[in-house]
Amino acid sequence: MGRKPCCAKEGLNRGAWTAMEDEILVSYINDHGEGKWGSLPKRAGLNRCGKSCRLRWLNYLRPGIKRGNISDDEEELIVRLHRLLGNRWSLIAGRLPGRTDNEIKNYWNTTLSKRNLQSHGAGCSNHPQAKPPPPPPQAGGEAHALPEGTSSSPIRTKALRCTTTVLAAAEGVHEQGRAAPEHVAEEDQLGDCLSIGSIDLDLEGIELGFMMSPWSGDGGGVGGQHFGAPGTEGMGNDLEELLGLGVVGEDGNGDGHGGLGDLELAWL
DNA sequence: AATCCACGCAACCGCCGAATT
DNA sequence: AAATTCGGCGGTTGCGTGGAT
Repeated sequence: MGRKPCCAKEGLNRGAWTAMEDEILVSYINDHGEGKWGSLPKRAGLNRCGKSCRLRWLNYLRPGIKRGNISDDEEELIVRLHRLLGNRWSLIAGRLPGRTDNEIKNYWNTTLSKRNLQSHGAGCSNHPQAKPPPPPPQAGGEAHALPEGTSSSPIRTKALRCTTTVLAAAEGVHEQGRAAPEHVAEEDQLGDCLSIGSIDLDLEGIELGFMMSPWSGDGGGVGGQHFGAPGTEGMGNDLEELLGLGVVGEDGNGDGHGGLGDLELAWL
């Protein structure tokens, strides 16, 4: 099981991609589909390492990628999910259609982590779990960002990537997702959470508690899939399913994505 | 106007687990 | 069952850009 040599190969192009390379990659993938990254460069005629091609595709060229302008809703969700999951960027990205793990990671590292450092007390802090300072880069691999002395731990799951091609509908969702700003202002006060139900999960030995609440009352019915209203069968789903709610396949979906906005997770 | 500095983003690196042989 | 390969993830680095001095 030695490390694979991967791309530390001489003679391969590195650094920024050219428009020509992008074009070659896109057209190759359009014709042959994703996958086989190791041999893709050769087959496509790219002088790049496979991983580099994959990264370029996933983070930049893939259809449906949204870039920049992270909305308030998205930001809010990132913060919440990060609190919940730690640095599971791919998992977080799975809940943000059109966003990539890399983008979210960058956004966190540049914007939110700083903001969180400053904002003790601002807005989100009356919760014990509020804002661990950005995860001290792990000691021990993936031990994630745990506010010490807490009883909670980021959930470890496998990432459910929403590789979805993003649907136009999602855009609207982001705009409308939060119909009531006031709600957001209060949302961290968990007591005020518009809870429509709560569940306890025991996932991989970790006991979790959630409260779920509709993100917005009406707001155009964001997303549409409110999993598990109390008493519905969705309630028993495990966390992956829960977080992957609405995760749909490549083609999927329409609006299957539960979307931002249709639920809110908060630590009990 | 020129230089310096801080920031944001794209890309790379290394590790890990899953799949395959 | 063990070895090898592949794909994916998270952390880190380096470059380009914009703002401040």
